[in-house]
Parts: sequence; C-alpha cells; structure tokens
Amino acid sequence: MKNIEKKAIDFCKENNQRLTEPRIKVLKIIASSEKPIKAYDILKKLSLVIKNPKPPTAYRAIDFWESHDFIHRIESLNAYSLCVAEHLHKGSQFMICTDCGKVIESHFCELPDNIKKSVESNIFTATKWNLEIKGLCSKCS
Amino acid sequence: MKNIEKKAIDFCKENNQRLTEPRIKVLKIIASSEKPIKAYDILKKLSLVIKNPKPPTAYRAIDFWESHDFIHRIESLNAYSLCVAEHLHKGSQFMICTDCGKVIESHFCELPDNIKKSVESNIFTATKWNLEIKGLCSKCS
DNA sequence: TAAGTTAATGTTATATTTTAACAGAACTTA
DNA sequence: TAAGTTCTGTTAAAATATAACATTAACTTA
Repeated sequence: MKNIEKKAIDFCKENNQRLTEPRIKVLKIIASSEKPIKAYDILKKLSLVIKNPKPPTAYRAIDFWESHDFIHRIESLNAYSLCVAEHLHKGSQFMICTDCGKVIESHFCELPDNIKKSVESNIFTATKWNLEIKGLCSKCS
Repeated sequence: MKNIEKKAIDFCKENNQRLTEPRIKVLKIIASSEKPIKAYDILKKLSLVIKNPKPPTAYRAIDFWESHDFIHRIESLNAYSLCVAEHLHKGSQFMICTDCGKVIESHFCELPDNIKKSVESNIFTATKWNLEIKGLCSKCS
C-alpha cells in the first residue's frame, strides 16, 4: 500500500482526528509488513524509530486504526494487517494457510444472504463481522 | 446439554480416545456454562473438583475437545463454548451482543456459496472456519 | 503377566498478550 | 491565556498461553 500515508492524512483531516507520531509510525509498520504482524513485533519495529516505546504506545495506535477500519485484527493469530479494500468496510474475511502461514484477505461489504437470514432469524443487528478460514493455500495443498 | 457425558463416552469409545478425569470435568464445566467461558474461569471451577489444577491441565483438556469439535473457541472473547450442533462440524458462527455479552451460535455445515466462490477463486482448500458477528441482540437494540 | 512403549497428567516456570492507572504534554476553544 | 480535552509516557500488573521435564497410567505384545 503506497499511499497509505496520504490516506491517513486525508482521513484524519476529514474526521477531525490527530495524526500523531505513534499513530502514523504504527500504521506504516503494519502497512509495510507482508504478513499480519503481532503487537510485539510492531513494538520492536517501533523501537527503531521511537525511543524505547512501551506496549501501550503500540496498542493505542493499533486500537485507533482498527476502530477506524484501516486495519484488521486476525483473531486466531493475534495479529494485524492493513485492510486491502479501498474503502472502509465492516466485514472482513481471511483465508489462513495452516502450512505456510500465508494470509489472504478477501472482503465483502454485505454478509452473504445465507448468513444474513441466519442473523435476522435470531433478530440480531450486525455491525461488524469477521470470518477466518483455515486450510491450505494453492502452494501447500 | 444433558447427555454430553454419554456423547463423550461414546465418542471416546468409538475413536479410541481416553476419557480422563480432567477431560470429562472440563467438558462438563464448559457444557454447564450459560455463556462462553474463559480458560482461567474453567480452571477456577476445575479447582473445586480436582486438587490444585494448573493451567496446562485446563488447556490440554480444552485443546482435546476443541480438536474433536465438541467445543468452539470464540476468538474475539478468548472463550470456549459447547458446540450446539448435534453432529460434529467444521464451521462455526457466533453472534455476539456487544451490549449484554450474549452469544448465540448458529451453524452451517457448508460455507455459503458466496464465500465458497471467494475461497475457490483464491484456490484455497478450507478445512475449518469461524465467523464472529458483533452487534446487538433483540433485547439490546 | 512382565517389560516395553505410548499417551496422559502433574508440576514448575516462564513466555506472550493486553490493560489499568496516573502524570504530564499538546492541541482546542473560548 | 485559562480551561478542557485528547493523546502520550511510564510504571506496573493482569490475563492468556505454552515449554519442558518428571511421573503416572494405560495400552501392547511377547
């Protein structure tokens, strides 16, 4: 993601949010990671550009970007990755290769009908969802 | 779940697995919990029926039942719940009320077409999946 | 049934992940 | 510039999970 900084600047301007040093640096670290990256690995990289950062510094920035849908948390990996969608969206879907660890994000803006019905029949208002699929990628299968 | 013990006994007999004391006790603890229960809460309850159990005792039993699809892990809560399906299945779906904490499991044996296509187009072999939907339950919305 | 083997548990210790709490700095607005 | 708000820095600890190895129990199979 090349223009992530511009995107971040625009977003913060438009939404009246502060683009602070920890925030932009954490976002860039996540954006430049090939694979989903864990909080302490973010912290380690952060320590190269900020003097002696502590966990809350990383977690706060992570929370900030996650709450604004710039990044996703992959729950089953305790890791974070840049959202691949051009727009912000509420649902995410990951395919995780249990062999090589590759993670592929697809995305959909709506829940599939199938699931939507299931949600409705339980009379539930969905605001956010996350699907994590484990299996084998093409190289590993 | 009333007959969970019988189910466990049958399963272990048929699959040549040992139904040890920690295993059956952990399973019963999870089964008797109204809401998904966390590992250390399982451990706490376990300490009432086993003398001074340590975390690995709980985690091993949890892993055992999870690997055999008796229970699910709800990733976003770090918690475990008995699978509501009568049969063992590979996919799980939870609706989690962010207000009152209620968790509703639905289930499907197949990925929805929608997602199946997305999986296939990425040439990925899915073996297990988990969908967690956050929102508001009927009471809270 | 005794010896060998495997699988599970018990135990100690520690690693990993996340948050609470509060002081101080920076920005915002009147 | 004073007051209020938001964010960061820092210390500490809580919550979650696993490694490693000794021990026990259970399963072979000779």
